[in-house]
Amino acid sequence: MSESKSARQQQRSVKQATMKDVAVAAGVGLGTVSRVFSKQGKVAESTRHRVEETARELNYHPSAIGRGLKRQATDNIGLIVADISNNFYGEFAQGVLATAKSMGRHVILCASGEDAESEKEYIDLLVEQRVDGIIAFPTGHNVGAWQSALRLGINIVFADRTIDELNIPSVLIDNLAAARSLTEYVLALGHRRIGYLGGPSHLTSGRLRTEGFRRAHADMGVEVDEQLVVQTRFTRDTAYASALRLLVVEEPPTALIASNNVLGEAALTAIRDRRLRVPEDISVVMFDEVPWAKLVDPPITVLSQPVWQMGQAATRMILAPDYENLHSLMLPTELTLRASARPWYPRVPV
Amino acid sequence: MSESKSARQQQRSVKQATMKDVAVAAGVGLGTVSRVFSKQGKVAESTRHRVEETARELNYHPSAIGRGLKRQATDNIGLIVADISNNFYGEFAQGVLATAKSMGRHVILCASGEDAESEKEYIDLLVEQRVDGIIAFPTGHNVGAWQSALRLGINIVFADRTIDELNIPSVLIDNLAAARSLTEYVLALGHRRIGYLGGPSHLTSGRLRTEGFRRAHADMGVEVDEQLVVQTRFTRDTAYASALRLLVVEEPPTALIASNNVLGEAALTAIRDRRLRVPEDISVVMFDEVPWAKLVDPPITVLSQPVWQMGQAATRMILAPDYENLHSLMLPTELTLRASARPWYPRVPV
DNA sequence: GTGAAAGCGCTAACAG
DNA sequence: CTGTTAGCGCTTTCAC
Repeated sequence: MSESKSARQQQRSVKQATMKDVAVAAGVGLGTVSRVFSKQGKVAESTRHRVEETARELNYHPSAIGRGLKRQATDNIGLIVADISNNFYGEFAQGVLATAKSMGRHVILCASGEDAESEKEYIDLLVEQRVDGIIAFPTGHNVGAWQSALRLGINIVFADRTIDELNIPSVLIDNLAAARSLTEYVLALGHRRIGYLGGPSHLTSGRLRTEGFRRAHADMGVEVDEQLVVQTRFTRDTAYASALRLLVVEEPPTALIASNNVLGEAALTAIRDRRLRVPEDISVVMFDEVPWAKLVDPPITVLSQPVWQMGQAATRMILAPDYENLHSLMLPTELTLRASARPWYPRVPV
Repeated sequence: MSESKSARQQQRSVKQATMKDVAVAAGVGLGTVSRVFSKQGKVAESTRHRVEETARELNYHPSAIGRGLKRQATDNIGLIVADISNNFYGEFAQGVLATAKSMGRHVILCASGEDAESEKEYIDLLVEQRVDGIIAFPTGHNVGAWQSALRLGINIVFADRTIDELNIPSVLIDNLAAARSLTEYVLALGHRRIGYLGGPSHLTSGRLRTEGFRRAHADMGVEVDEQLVVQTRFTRDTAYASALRLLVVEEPPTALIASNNVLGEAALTAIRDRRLRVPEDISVVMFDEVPWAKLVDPPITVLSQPVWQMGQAATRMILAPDYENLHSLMLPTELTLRASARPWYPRVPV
């Protein structure tokens, strides 16, 4: 114990061994040590052994900074999510981390909180860090910053949403179709007053999902009551307030569609606080499979996205040798039916 | 659109502007440009303006690699969690990210999956990256690697658990006391056969919580049935299997304590699959406040940890100027009573 | 198969 | 206040 304690307390005084130190100690040239550690070029087996042994004795670890400066590449990629405590981004990040690791890359994580200002700072930061690429859930702003990063030779891939003006390869789902089919399902159950909790319209995903909701109605010749369509930010408070507002209109909806898991959570909370029962009083469906969707009572019908795979795909795209020619990728979604939505029949006046 | 497309496709050919380029273009010395961007030393307002203007024109962004090499500091910290898709680590990471950002630091995220091998690789990787510090949820192995990192002058802080031999400052809760009070609560309700789903014993948190469970029993003179105590890894499958095993012993428990949220989720799933009702058939309490705890029916009584604050504290410790003299920090927990546990009275034989 | 040398982009003295 | 200079640790020719 006291031994390791001193290790901690001495640390400031310790000078790290450098490649040159190893070279001197092993009695070889600097280039040789480099060849051993970068695994490039031929080195005699005996020399290699001696170098590795010496390195171990000196507790030498090659410096990625030195290497990065020379190679002009860091093997780091940036990941900008909105909120890493949200399971959706967490799953995605797991996909990124696993893939990055298998390709020998590290991930610098940034949480923008959907804030444009914050996003801008993070972009600049990642540019300064000279990351090889950036995977982002863009806020929809900062077009200039993205372009500038691109010009600097940083590969960029967007996920979940994209920015139309930018022609940046993106990993998406078919948001319009997904929202449409989810809505169709609810309409098919007989519901005619469906509340819609949508995301902000500066996100392509928000816009397209709302559009899908409308299209499904139009296809079936059902009028959308604008009172029942709200677009809200993804914070718990505003989402809850929006959900509540939806529940207290004069003629309340008989079903609710939440366009992501934060909104779904808010919806269920509001519903419970209003002492409504699901699905007896109101049917509920939402985007995003989350651990709690099948844990609550009744389990929630969800439109799930292959989130981990999206992270994997985004990472592969960022690191693809032919990044310049990449196209956006659209991954399939799945409607998982559970017990939270049920048929609705018009009540016949007695 | 086509304009930005070409930006993407031209990128390989683009040469990034360097500080020297800016100096030449602005007609000043290299040192002056450096002073402008590192915000050190005096620069005439007019000169500064000219430099900044020139930099903008050249789309110049200072290189953190060059700076890092010279300064021998990267302003990066490493964060090793088990699984970032787990809300517990997600909240913690949010705390780290927010704090790191406010202190001008970046975070390299690693997910060990509780695997010692993987953890070792990540430690080495972060060492090579020359991070200023590492925050980790240690697996309990790799003692040598941690010591080596420490000797290299990297600040290390552990969270949630620690490694006793290492004397590394840690951000913890009082695991023993927390588990004891949670158990006491259940015992006080009258339960005498309490199932315990614990974490692996190579984690100090796992060991201490199990110990707290036992102490509470000892304090009240209640015998612990070893059949009801399982220690399991934190994967969904093994956790589920362990939970199920607990439910099918000859004389099943009347209450269940899950020592973290993964285990709690597994427990609830197993309980539901066995068609048991909470709390009528079995009471359930668990560690960790998670979004779904108050969403399920009935809402779950939890022992919550100040997770975000733990992330914040860990980050501050890593960056503390007096890191060498830091002690471990123990943060308070809270027992949030909800409806998932209820009194149990022995059934009188008829 | 190996050593020597140049230089990646930056900061930090040191002169002026 | 500003220009010049010497490396930080590494990779990569180029000779030998």
